[in-house]
Amino acid sequence: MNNKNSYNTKQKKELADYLMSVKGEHVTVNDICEHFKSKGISIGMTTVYRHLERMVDDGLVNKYIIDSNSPACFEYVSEETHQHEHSCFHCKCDKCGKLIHLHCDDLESIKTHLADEHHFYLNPFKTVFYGLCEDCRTE
Amino acid sequence: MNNKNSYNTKQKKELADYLMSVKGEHVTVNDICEHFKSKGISIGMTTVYRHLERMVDDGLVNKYIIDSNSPACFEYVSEETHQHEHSCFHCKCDKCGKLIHLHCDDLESIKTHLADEHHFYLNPFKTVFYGLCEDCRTE
DNA sequence: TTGCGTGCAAAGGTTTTGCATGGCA
DNA sequence: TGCCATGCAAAACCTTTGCACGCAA
Repeated sequence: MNNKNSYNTKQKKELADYLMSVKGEHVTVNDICEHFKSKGISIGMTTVYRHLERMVDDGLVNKYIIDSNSPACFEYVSEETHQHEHSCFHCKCDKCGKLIHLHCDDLESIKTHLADEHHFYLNPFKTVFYGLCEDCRTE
Repeated sequence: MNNKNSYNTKQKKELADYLMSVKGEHVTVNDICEHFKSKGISIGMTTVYRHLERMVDDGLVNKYIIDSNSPACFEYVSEETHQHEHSCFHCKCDKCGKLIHLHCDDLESIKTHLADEHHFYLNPFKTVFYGLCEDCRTE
């Protein structure tokens, strides 16, 4: 998985800088390419995919799969995040499609509960809570 | 989401029968089409997608996303599952595909927590926890 | 010089859409 | 009769691959 060979290229640095600058946000490959295009920096889509794949393997970036037919979301994982081992949970509204990102200690305890009581080891990157958001529910 | 208009067509019945006959298994759209082809029954892929979408909306079928670049899996949700007073939670193993059904009061409190603290109203029938089961994890 | 990095174009695969036809009620 | 269902072909979409060239070390 982990690739030891690594050159320091302009593209690699630009991508890392950008991901760090939007720490806490989720971005798609398209978001990333649009950003660079608007800044006049030229980085090919293929390169973005390849760097992201490596960064995910190395644990520097989280990859979230919200829906099988939406693009994957990526998020830079800061050192602190690594230390706290907090991951982001997602709630998706069935009706309006809104996606809500949660960083929550109580939810974090689900992971522990599932592991301790049910011997299931939750992967928050692929898990999405489906239901209704406040707006759609009160309708 | 829920579509009131619904005709009883041959395709609809065949698909429902097939999904019920493989209860407990997860199948892809391709699996379904292959099955019908081998039985000499003609049902278009488009029709399968459209029926599945409706059944997922209606809570009759669960849709699973194992990986962003693999086809989605579908599984019939039995009546009994729906009839339980306590919501049934589903855990799906990323590796072996095993589906675990949980009835758990502690998990029930997630619903309350999400509603009270995050104003999100969880639908446990559509929500699937992804991760690793005991067997695959200890490997 | 060596070998990875880059990026265009093309391929691959899944899912959706347009549209004319068929079938239920 | 009125509307929904069907299914083919084509489009849309995301992601990966092939390949020639560029660039870091």
